[in-house]
Amino acid sequence: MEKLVLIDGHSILNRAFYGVPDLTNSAGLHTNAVYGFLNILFKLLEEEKPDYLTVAFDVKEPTFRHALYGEYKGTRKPMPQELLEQLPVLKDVLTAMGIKMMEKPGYEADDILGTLAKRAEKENMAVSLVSGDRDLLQVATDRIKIRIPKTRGGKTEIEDYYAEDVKAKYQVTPLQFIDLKALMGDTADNIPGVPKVGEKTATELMTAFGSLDHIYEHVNEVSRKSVRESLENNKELAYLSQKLATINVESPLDFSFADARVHDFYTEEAYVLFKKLEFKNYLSRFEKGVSNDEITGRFALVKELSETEAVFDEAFAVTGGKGTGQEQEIGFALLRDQKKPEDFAGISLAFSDKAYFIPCEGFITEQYLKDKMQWLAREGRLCCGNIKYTYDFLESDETERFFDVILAAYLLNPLKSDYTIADVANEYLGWMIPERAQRFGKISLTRALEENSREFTEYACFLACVSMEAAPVLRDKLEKAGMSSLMKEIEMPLTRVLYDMEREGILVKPEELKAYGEALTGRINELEQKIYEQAGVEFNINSPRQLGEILFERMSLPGGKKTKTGYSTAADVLEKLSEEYPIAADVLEYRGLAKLKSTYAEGLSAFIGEDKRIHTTFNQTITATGRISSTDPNLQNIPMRMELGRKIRKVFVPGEGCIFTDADYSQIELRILAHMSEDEQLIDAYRMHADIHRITASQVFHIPFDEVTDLQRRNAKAVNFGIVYGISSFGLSQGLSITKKEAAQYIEQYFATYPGVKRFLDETVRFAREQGYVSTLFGRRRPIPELSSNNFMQRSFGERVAMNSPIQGTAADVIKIAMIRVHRRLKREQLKSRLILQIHDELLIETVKEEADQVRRILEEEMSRAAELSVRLEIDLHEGNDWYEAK
DNA sequence: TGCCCATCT
DNA sequence: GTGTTAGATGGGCAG
Repeated sequence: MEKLVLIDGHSILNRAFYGVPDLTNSAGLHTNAVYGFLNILFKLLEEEKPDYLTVAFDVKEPTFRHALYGEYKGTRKPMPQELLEQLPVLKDVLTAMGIKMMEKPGYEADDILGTLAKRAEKENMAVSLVSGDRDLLQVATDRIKIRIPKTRGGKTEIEDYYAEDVKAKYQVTPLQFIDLKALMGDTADNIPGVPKVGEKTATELMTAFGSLDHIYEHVNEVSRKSVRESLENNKELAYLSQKLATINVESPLDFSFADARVHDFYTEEAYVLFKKLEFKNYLSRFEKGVSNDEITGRFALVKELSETEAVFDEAFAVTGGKGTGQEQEIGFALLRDQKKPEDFAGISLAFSDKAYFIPCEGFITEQYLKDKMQWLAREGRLCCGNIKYTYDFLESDETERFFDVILAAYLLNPLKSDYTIADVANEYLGWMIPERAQRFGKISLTRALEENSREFTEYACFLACVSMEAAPVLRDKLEKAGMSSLMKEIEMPLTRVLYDMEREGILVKPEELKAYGEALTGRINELEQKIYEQAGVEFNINSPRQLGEILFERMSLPGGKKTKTGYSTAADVLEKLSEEYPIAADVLEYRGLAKLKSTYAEGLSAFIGEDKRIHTTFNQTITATGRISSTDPNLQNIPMRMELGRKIRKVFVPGEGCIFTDADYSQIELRILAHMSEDEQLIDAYRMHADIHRITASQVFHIPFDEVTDLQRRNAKAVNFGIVYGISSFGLSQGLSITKKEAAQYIEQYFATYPGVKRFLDETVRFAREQGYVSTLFGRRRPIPELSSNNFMQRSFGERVAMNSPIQGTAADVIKIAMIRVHRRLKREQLKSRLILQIHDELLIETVKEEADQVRRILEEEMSRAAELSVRLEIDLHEGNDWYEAK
């Protein structure tokens, strides 16, 4: 059966614009939406292999819908300038590729798409209609599939709807979907007064009555009074809305399928245009002869033990034999679910232009595969994605011969929200390969293998093959960006440290955590009653919206609006009201306690393992600046500031015969600022070896050191922090409750005192504007696309980011180095004490009591020597029998 | 899902 | 004159 793919041009461009981070070519042209559009287009071509392809666009002229309703503004939202300018670019690209486009005055893209879909169906074709808009669901049949892509952080997933899927999800047929939309009024939401029943009510009405006509015929039977009245009052509008929502599937179009036939889109003309747009990742598509078929032709499924042995022997031969200088790098992948390790299907290996998938079954047991991999890992060069999750398999504690392609991709672009092998294949090799979920859906790996071993083999081999092929490309790019040693010396060794930390975990006392939670409940209930009393009504205190209405409308407290969705009930607002209105203070206390109970008492309990320990996950590829993050649970935000919250730390305890040793860097970011800016005053201040905030106060406010008041010190401290974050005078004034003018003066005086700091910050922003990125002392880069934005807010944000990232990022580099060194020392000196947590500038060690002196010395030495700066890196050390004591 | 609010460095 | 302090995670609500 022939297949037609139809694309809703505007809506997909729109989706792509919001889904892909800002991109600009050297000519200053925004290109992210076009880039994202092409990403979706290529994916569709690969997946669908259509015979015909057409992209439809809206036109500016009024449509028949405007004739129905004068005020009709179209179903599209207005586009921002950055998007608008990309529309002609997209059309140029499609023209260059020879892709059929359709538009017709008087009709919207939806009408064109609907009409073509129906025509194709009559010609016995299968149709895929791709749009970001759910309006098109009304044309779904068992042969017309509506595809709705979702692009997030460069990754695309597509929801598919045949008629039955529409029914399954919305409980209405595609045609009833029109009436559903009419009831909800969102097709014509610029018409005032359309009956706005919610989706739930609309669905109920539709399932009960079947159509808009039936609803009105039996409107008396609608039980809820408010709904009935709304329907009665807005009958005409509902019908108008229905007409507007109906897609004209019989639009008079001059269209011939022959013009839309799929051909080779990789034309010379398109190549030139792609170069101009700087779509480097797409250029490889124009190199003829590299198709997935050629790659997959070299993939093999290996099931026999003898074959398996041969594959491993050959692998060992090409990668082992230390010192020849000819060792090949072997790509590998564990076909194992990261969250459910029992879902293990086998491993894949790629070397010498070939790739093999070895399923785990029969004689080939998990242990067998482990042994073989460990044999390879002892001498061989291995590369893969997310290597941290393979260390239980490899059991090798050296990382020099290993290479993690996902980690490399993160260093090359730390702004993406997630990284997959498919992304790496796409971005660095120009290969389009489907993600796991696209191939197999949400079933387990072992089940996917059972169901389709051929497809699974291809998937598995691709993982290994992409790693093998991409590793040299990534290495080369890292080298060119000056990040080779960052990768080799810091990030790769750290993977092993993090693995050990996760595996060790931290011991908690479950009963005490439970008791802590229960102790909160009493006070929470008490506050709840008190708040209800004062409000004179019971409501959901956890709902900012309800709370806002109660406080500012019902009780008419002063302080009015702030957020988009209603009144702000944020802590700073409530604090101002606390003095005069006790309810505000009570809400604040309630909120704090509710947080402790839900996130910490209950949240943490859920993560306590059978070993009574919590094993967090440290993520190395999340933050834009190079920090690591902690999830499931987050152990980097355990309360500290407030005494009650801080007590939670008492439930975190060292194991039998151990104590905690906690070491944190003293003002590491300010010290890094001193070093990077080379400001002599600031460097001298640190050489004075005294309270830095007090010195700052003394120098900035021209007061003798001994006469600095606490308030002055506090102000100086706020300025110090502010400088690191790129604060404005407004921000500082808010933080210190002073006027904007005074705050501006502080900042001015600060820069006068430390002119080197000002010079450094200005220079960093200038560099970032020119180069598009900033770097840390160790070469880590952060791109800052916001700096070229036309939007003032975005640009200002970019400037603050430019000032902060080198500092925060360097601090992240330094503690990573310290972690690697501490970890290595503990191992080298054969200590049983273990590094278990990192909290940005702090390391926590579970210390065997007898080793306490040694551990203190190791922390002190390795942390302070982690970087050679022009100021000392000082460490604060604490010991204790729980985390509370050790801070 | 996006928003608001809490927590940390 | 814009809106106004960097980087995170998680719970709970509302549409």
